Amino acid sequence: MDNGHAASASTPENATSADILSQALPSILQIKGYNPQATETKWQKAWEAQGQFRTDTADKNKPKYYALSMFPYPSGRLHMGHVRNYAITDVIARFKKMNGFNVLHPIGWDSFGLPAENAAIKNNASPKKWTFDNIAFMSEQMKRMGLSYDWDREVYTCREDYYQWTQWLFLYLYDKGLAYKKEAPVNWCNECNTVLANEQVIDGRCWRDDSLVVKKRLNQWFFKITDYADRLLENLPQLTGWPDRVTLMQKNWINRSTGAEIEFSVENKPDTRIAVFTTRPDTIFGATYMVLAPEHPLVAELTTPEQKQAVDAYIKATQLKSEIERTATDKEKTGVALGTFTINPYTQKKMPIWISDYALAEYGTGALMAVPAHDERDFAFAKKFSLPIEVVVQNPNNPPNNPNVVSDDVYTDYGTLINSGEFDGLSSEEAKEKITAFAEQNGFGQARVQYRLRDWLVSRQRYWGAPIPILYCDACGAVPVPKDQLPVLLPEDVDFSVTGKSPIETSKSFQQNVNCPSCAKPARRETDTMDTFVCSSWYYLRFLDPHNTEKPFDPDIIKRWMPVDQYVGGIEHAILHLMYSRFFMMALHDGDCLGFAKEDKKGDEPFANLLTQGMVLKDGAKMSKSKGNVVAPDDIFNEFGADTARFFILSDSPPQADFDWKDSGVEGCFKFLTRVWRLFDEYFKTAAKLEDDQIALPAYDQMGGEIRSLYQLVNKTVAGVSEDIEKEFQFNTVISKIREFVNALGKVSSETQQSPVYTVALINLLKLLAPIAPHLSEDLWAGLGLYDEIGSIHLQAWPKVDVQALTADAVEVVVQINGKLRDKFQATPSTPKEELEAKAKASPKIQEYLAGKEIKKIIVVPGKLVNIVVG
RNA sequence: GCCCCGGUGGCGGAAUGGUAGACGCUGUGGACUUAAAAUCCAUUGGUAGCAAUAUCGUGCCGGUUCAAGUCCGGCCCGGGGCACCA
Repeated sequence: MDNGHAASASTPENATSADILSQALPSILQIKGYNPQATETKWQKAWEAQGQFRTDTADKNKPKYYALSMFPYPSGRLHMGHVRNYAITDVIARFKKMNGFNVLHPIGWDSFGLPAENAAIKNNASPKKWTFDNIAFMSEQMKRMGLSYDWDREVYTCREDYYQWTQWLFLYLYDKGLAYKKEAPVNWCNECNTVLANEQVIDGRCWRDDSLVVKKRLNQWFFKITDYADRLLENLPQLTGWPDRVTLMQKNWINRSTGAEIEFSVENKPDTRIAVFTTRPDTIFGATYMVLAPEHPLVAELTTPEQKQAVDAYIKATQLKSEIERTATDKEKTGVALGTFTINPYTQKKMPIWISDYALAEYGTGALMAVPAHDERDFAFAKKFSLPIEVVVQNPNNPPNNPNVVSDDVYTDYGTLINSGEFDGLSSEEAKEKITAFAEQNGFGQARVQYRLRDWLVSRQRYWGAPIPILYCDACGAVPVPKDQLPVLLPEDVDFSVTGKSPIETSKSFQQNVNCPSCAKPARRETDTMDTFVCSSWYYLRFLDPHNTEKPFDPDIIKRWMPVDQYVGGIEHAILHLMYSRFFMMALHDGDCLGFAKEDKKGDEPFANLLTQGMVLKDGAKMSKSKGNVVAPDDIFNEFGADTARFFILSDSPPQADFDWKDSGVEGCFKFLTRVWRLFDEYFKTAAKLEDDQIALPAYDQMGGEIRSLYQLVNKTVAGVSEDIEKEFQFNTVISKIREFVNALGKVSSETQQSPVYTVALINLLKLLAPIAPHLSEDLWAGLGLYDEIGSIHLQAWPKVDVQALTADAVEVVVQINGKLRDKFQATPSTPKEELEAKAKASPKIQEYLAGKEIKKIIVVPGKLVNIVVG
């Protein structure tokens, strides 16, 4: 998926991975033995030939596990962020497979979007070719990484066998009243020459190119995500497998406010009403003026002839401002009075009507009642334009009847009402209810919930996207293309050299033989295409049934496989993609498209668990071409192999944290894998080939000495590694445990090496290593003779823990005096408290410390410590 | 401004309230080698000491506890999200 900020498109050079493979290997590899390049190619071919990772979604014999990386935008070549993302998901997928799950691990291409079109404009070539070339290159790179994808399920959002169903989805939403066209102030990017969704504007700038976004009033297509605002919010606490910060970001983005909508009448205009939204109806007696957004539809009507010139000038000035200038919070307030007045329905006082850009057209009703005594923005505005300020909530820190407006310290908290007629003395909470009820009883208002979330603007004035399946007929207006006439094909006879309009408008074929489906008269096609986020927000469903030509997917398969068990990707999609996907899932569920029963909550949420991986940094900074600190994955594959790259990128940091790339770290990992290789190479010299991985071990109580402690270490390592993967995917500690294990294996005596325990240790080591370094472990597995006997290591069962061997024979017990470490001694884990205490006291060192002191208390933690408290 | 998340050696990072610094990177010394690379061994938080050892040490201040990196309160710093949302 495109993360926007890394979207600068790069064209791949003409290298293929075959060329890369044939390059001479650097000297570090010329040491005898481990040769990752040959090993990796060999096994990749073998796995592919066997179809080892193809998933039969109909197989019910095993529990299902759906592992998913956010699919990539084919920008040119993989970067380290991709490598990290795919390595994490691949280890999870392989681990789950070895643990008996039927694992689905698919991949595809989020392949519509602007970089392809920009490249096309630059080279006057086809975006399709650019995209497909990139996909060819990047899928080769993925294959070189040894990722366990089910390639049969590969989807391309830019291919008609996919976007046909994106169009179907549009029509589905249209039928449900969830897709509509309206004229509204929208975000416009001059660089991209298109509108943007609210979520794609970051700090007033375009998410893609950082240029300033301007507001334009345009007729555009929207998806009614606001219909789902409450459900999107209410479900968040149930997403326990998501990072808190992501659910929190979504909560803040939706931002639900409760309050009231209240209608104000206008002086001398008995038929005109202005509705305002307020979260503070309790302060309504302090409302002293009203502000409309400059775009408010009543502005013209409410402007007096005397004020018209000033008002028009203000509106014009507002339109010229960029979004960022307009919404800067530290900006001084501006505005113009319309010359007319509204009546406060509670005080019956006249309130002047103003326009100001601090009122937002898209929020609430586009109009607000201003209470300067209890709102900082209103206060600043009132001060500047000398408008009246009325205190109606007593600040508990001020003495009674000592209004707080003397200072600039506006009281915005709740309190007790004053100067509010019959509502005096009520708390703000009570007053909110009663004042709203009063409006309701008298027919001029009601309680209302308002969200900050806006409807999703999905039309784009660009070529390389899924055409919106709508026709325009002079007689019938906007008419949906009948579903059986999908896909509406993206035309190829377009001219990319035109400027100022979408290239799609230059196509002749696109508008040929287009007739209205209802009246059969000639019609025109909609030339806008859909936001690529539409394509990418339902792909996880298509992966389950990618070749279906009748439907987007089969509900029975969806029901069996959804939700995604583990989703892995960047935090930058916390709001955009993840919220859109949740919305689609809910909307499809409501139309019974997903096979789940209506009330089944499982039909609501697409991703049960989410892991947001950190960035890959180098020298403390994000890798970027301009900084010159980019490390190319191919270079690492060439020099050290994919296993080293995978092992390293999972090592130093937990997956959620940023990862600092260090060249010396990669080398260290390569050396480690070489050491593993040598460990086995030594073993192969003397050992016979194995027939299976069930080695006859002596009984545990017969084991002694080094063999016994080795057996304990094997089990401790298996238990620790399994736990670290199951819980939080802490691959960094997994790797340190594997390293400790290998360090210990390298130190055992040659007698112990003859023991079947040592063989079991080697077998388990390979299994623990298999998800992380799949090629090397498979190759050594084959070296043991096991590949020929029982097949690929990746199809074997994850090692089991022998629980009796988890308890160590001896432990070190710490002796503390007043919590400070003073001595240590050896004991068994089961040594009783009294004995530990006696042993501690008997220590000469401890006796020294105790000399002449009174023992007040002794705390004994069996198997751990003795703490002697002295006076 | 509001809301989150962090702060541990030279660096990345480990530590169910119970031996702070696992594992690795870097550095230093050594073995092997004609030499280098590779490999192996030792060492690597600060201070004092030849040493055993002592002492300080997880952003700062305080608290709870036999015991605090970990829990509580207050601050400082860094990062992120939202931000004129009525």
